Amino acid sequence: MNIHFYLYLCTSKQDIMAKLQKSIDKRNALIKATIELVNNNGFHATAMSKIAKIANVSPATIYLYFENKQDLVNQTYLDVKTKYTDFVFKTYNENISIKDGFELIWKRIAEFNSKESEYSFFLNQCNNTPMIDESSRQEGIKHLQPLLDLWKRGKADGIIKPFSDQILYAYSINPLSFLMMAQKQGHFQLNDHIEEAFVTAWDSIKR
Amino acid sequence: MNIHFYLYLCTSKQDIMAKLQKSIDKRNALIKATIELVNNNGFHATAMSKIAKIANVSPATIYLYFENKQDLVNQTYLDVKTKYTDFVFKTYNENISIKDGFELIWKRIAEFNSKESEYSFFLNQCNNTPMIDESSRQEGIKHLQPLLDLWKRGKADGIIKPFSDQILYAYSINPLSFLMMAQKQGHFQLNDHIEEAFVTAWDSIKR
DNA sequence: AAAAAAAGAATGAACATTCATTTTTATCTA
DNA sequence: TAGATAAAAATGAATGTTCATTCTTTTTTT
Repeated sequence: MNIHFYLYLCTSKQDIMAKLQKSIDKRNALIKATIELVNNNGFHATAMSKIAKIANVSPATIYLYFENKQDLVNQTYLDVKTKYTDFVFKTYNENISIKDGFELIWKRIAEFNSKESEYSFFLNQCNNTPMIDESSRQEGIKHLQPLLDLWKRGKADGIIKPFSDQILYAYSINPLSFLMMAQKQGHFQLNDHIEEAFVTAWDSIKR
Repeated sequence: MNIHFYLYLCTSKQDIMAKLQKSIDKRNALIKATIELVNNNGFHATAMSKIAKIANVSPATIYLYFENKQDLVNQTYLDVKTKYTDFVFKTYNENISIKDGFELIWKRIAEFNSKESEYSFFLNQCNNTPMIDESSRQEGIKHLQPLLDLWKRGKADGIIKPFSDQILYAYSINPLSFLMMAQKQGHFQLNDHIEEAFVTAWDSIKR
């Protein structure tokens, strides 16, 4: 019997909430452990037993929350991707000039890469390997819809180059992933060059 | 007794050459198989026995050529990286304007990505995961020295932005990796947009 | 007291690597 | 040059380990 059906059957509202929180905590601990281990060792060298140990849980318990290892990694990916998108667009609204809107979103992405580099690194790995099921990886950059809309507006106004979203993304957003990796390996400090990086991004896509 | 010492002891020059070729062929077959399997399944799901099967060799034979699995992958990485660098700078010489030199190199890289996408994809995976030993991955983008020299000249002449090589690379070269991945997943056709991609690259780094 | 959740130990498959043997190649002798 | 011999290369099967997953028992919750 799964956790949520079980919760439904409980009587006290407080109990339900406490229980739910506990199971959420456990799931989060598992996802956190997965990110940490996959980042450091890669998917292949990440054993379920190690994930369990770091999450302070028995290996068997993982299977109460996830179907199998693949499911655990897929769900971790989707979780992290959601965190990313939520963070990036939290401060955005459409009533703003093209350039300012782009700057706002770009800087949020940079901030996410910098502050949540564990998450960024994990996403990056997922996007560049066959670690994740194709179905979970979904359709490329669609999750950045507000940014794509902004670009559409920018193209219509003659402010942004009339090129495909793939190109605009490749040149203005994706470089942040590379810079983050370079930072992780100690070749670079993104924070010392944010403005330079932004100018370069804007120069690449502006008309 | 290793292959090369053995070869040294042989008498006929023809024999030596034939023998050497044969062992080179086998090594190449193993490396080719490794690339194919790692690209499709990732390092973790690539069994030595499968590599052996695809290379038409016994699993045990792999260990005549490589110390172990990690060594096989490291050597594969170094091999492919050398192919990449050789291809990219084959047509380059320094007596050329900054912009033309950049265009020449950039288009060679694009061509390599397009024609040798198996290699590119493999390199990309290696650069974004802990699959390769840190020592084999070496020092970032140092292998592109002629390009770094060109940029140095360009900065001195006020033609290229006076930013770090990491930034210039992130914006003008790395996007090609993303576009190649997008192409692999069917979101994009690089060949249909080469000129757009080049213009964007140049706009990003030119002063 | 009953039911669910969690645990640790057990299971079986997969895998990297090694071992014992066979096959191929090269060298030597008549 | 043919045939015998020795050495290396290649092999398929064996080994021991690791790991995902499951099973049975214990603990916790209601």
